[in-house]
Amino acid sequence: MPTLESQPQTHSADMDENTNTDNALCLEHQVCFSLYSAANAMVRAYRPLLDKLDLTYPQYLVMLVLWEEQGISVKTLGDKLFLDSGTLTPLLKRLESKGLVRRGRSELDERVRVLDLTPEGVALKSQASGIPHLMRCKVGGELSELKALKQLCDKALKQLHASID
Amino acid sequence: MPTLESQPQTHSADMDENTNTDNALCLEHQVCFSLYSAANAMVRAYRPLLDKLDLTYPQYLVMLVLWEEQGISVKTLGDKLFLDSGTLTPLLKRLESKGLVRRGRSELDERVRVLDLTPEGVALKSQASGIPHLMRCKVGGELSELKALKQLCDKALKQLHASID
DNA sequence: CACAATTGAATTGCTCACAACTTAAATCGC
DNA sequence: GCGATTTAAGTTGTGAGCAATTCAATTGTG
Repeated sequence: MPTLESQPQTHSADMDENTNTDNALCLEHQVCFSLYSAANAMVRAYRPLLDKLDLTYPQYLVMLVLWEEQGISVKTLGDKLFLDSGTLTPLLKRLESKGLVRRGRSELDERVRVLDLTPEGVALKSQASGIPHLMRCKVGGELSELKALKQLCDKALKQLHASID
Repeated sequence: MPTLESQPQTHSADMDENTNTDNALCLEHQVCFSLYSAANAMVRAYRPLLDKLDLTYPQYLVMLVLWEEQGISVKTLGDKLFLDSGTLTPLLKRLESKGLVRRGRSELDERVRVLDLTPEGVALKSQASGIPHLMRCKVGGELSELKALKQLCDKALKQLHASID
């Protein structure tokens, strides 16, 4: 598998430039575009369900993490969700202003925010319990297909993280 | 060390509730989250390549469509990209201000914008010709896997569009 | 023909994503 | 110990996405 530094040769080797370039471009474009469109559609499909909880999809992701484990830092949360403080800080402030999250400070390290749920934040979990099933219905498809989709997305994500340049 | 990124079945959100609901929730959540994270990572991976063309990924998508077919309306473009005028109008204005796109008016229907490329917009295509190969290297994986990923994304997208409620 | 309904774009307002930068606190090297 | 470096979080600015709304042009219906 050629890596980035060895790319121009293979490409110019097979002439009839238009056809090959266009085919490669086309397939590639369609994979990324399909991913992009499906992700947008997924977030859109969550909206009517999450509106009832007054949450956005990224906010819902944060709540999922905090329903599992409280007392984590913004950094840890960001590592789990692949989001940075520039995204999370304002999002967490919104969750705080809704009364769902507390943004404390670590006593061992004054830089660190310690994230906890309020009783209201904890209580919201039961209201969210029906969402996965509703989304499962919306997405449809066989379980095996969803597993395959997840696995392929995870593999692509891992590969994209590995090729940071 | 539980993380959201790479958990198969063993890691359920919480074991204190109904097992079926949690498993369903967990799997479902992870599919959507994987999709969301992979799409974000994909856009991020495009950035250094597209920076050279002074394009964002959504702008690149618009250019791909216009490199194929000019003279289309905002509506037609939106149907192809699954984006609405609220997203496309400001984006197209940015492409226009960069001198890549012309936003004319249809003479048959004064409501309709007719989108065309400037010579600079057309010329940019050759500069973009290497991008698909570079992205192909970044994403990695077998061709069959990418085809499967695309097919599963397309199926999910179609299903999500079908279940508009 | 008139006028109600529909349609294509644009606008407004809100919330991500993220690069680039800043600030303050902790840690490292010597 | 102490300056240099690293790290955690926050800030700023730009560009999506999209719901809701507006407006004008077109179409449909009587």
